[in-house]
Amino acid sequence: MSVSSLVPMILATLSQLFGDAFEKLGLDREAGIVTESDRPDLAQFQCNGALSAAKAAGRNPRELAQDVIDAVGETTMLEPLTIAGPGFININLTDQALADQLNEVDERFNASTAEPRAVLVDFGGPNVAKAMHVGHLRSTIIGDSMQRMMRFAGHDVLTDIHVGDWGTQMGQLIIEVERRMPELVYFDDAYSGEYPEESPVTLDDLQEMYPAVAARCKEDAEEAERARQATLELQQGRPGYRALWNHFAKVSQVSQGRDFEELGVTFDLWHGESTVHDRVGPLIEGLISAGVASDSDGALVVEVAEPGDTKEIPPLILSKSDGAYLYTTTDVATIEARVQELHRDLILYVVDARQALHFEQVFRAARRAGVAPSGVELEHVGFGTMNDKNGKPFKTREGGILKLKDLIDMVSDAARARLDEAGMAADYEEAERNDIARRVGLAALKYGDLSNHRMSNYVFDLDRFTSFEGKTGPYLLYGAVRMTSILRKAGEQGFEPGRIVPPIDEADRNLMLQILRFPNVFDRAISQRAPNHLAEYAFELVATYSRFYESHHILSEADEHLRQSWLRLVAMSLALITLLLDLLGIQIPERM
RNA sequence: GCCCCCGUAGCUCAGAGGACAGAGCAGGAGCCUUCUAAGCUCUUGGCCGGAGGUUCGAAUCCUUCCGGGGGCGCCA
Repeated sequence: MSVSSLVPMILATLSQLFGDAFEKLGLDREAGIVTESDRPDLAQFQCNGALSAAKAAGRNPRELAQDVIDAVGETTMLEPLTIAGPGFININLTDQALADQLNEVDERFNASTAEPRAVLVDFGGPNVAKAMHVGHLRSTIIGDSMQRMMRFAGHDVLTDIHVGDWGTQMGQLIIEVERRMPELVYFDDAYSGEYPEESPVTLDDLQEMYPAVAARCKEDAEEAERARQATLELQQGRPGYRALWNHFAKVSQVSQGRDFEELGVTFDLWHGESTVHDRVGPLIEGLISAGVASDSDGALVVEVAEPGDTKEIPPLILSKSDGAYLYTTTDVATIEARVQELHRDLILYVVDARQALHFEQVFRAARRAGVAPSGVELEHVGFGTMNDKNGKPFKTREGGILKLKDLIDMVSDAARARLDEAGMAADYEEAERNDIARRVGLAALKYGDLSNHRMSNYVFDLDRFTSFEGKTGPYLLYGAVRMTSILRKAGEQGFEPGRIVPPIDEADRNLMLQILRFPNVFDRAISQRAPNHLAEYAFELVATYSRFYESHHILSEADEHLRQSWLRLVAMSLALITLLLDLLGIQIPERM
């Protein structure tokens, strides 16, 4: 996927220029690809094509590089080209060309793709009866960043939270409620009236019940059998169970909705496994008659192994020997719904990497079943786990699972403490101070996660996350706030941003070059489904800006054109960091 | 047993087949009478897990071994 952007893609322009030169020499124009320099001390950009082309043409690479330079010819855009090492061509823009490029930049940094697709991002995935905990954090913030990137790229995007609400644990909860409160009307087969509107259990009740009943089912075959039976009856529509299950879903959604709101994450669809229940029967019927699904030890399975497999792929179980469905079943049916009803052609699953095999099976089954035609892409965007300092999945000091809400409170409190201790924002209203603390805390949390490559298992160290120094979310907010502040003060003095003039020194030039990198970074981030590239770039942008800020006193600059130019650079930097942080789901306060 | 992911500075992590492998933290030395010091400058620190291979060129691709994590039919 390539980005067509209103930001002039300097690399595309240069690659065109060098591609033409290679072509003129009768060589592959692909060799003309220009990249950012690996050696910023030597050049801004480089072209390595002479090396590979020389090999293919049986020529000396440095001589060929010289031919390419001659073929490019003189241009006002470039400083004289030089050859380095074995045959690298080093490229620098003239300062005038650099300023010209910046003056072409649209501050919305539009990156709309030429080929919009109908995308669905499946992430979040909370389970009924469980409060959101740290385990949901990664799916939520990586998924949210994915949806923001996809939307920014101009795709038609829908998001679905895909709640885990239809599996075995539902039956377990039902039997646990029955065991404790057998008198409830939900368990009375003879009852035929309306069920109460008020839930007999709270989310806290369910949270406490679930581990208890799950443990019992593990040890006691009879209990497990009862839970299986309850799950089956729920799925088959027993009215009392359905009514009780609705309560479970509702109390869970209220709590989880608050957590997502707190994180600033929204979904277009709040669907779940149960949403596609009515599809499952017909789907299975169709698969049986088509010969895709078959019996295996009483269970209904789809064989998904393929001849070229390097590993053993077990068949996908569509329904258990007792007739109950699994999440595999609803996953296949959900693909069908997303294709047939929502007309999606790219479906991303932002789910724990440990489910890779599951998705491999589901995707293959969906292909075999004809549920996902060849034009529909299915992709598992996996991620690693968040561990503690000892490399174990993150737990509280007491060994329990840390609730997401408590985690957010911890980082917000730390930010608030930092605010107080540093004497910052001392004269702001209490409400604003709290808002700042919340944003700083969330920025620390989200940036700390998104700056890691999604596949790595990373260590969550609260002390490190709340130190707020160096490469952290708060550093980025701080940089942005200083940009806002300087623009505000400029406005008060009647100073306005103007046209960019050629840079006067390295700090100036580096900031300009940094801004021009955006389209390439975005392209890489979205095509690799890797928000960490944006996170890294956001840090580099602010760091480059900070050096610029330290070395130029903008508001006291006497040269009006230079001052206007610098103010424009500040405004562009602010627009860009705001965009980058928005793509990461991070909000910037007005001041801090 | 088979398969997947990960081994990069003391710590936490980036890294796009290319030039001397980067950042943050921690350690050391500095910078606030001017636009927010949650900042900036300088500095110490590496056989990119080991060994082979492909390539003009490998942290990156291939093979193999070692270490860590994970997954493998009726849980999600």
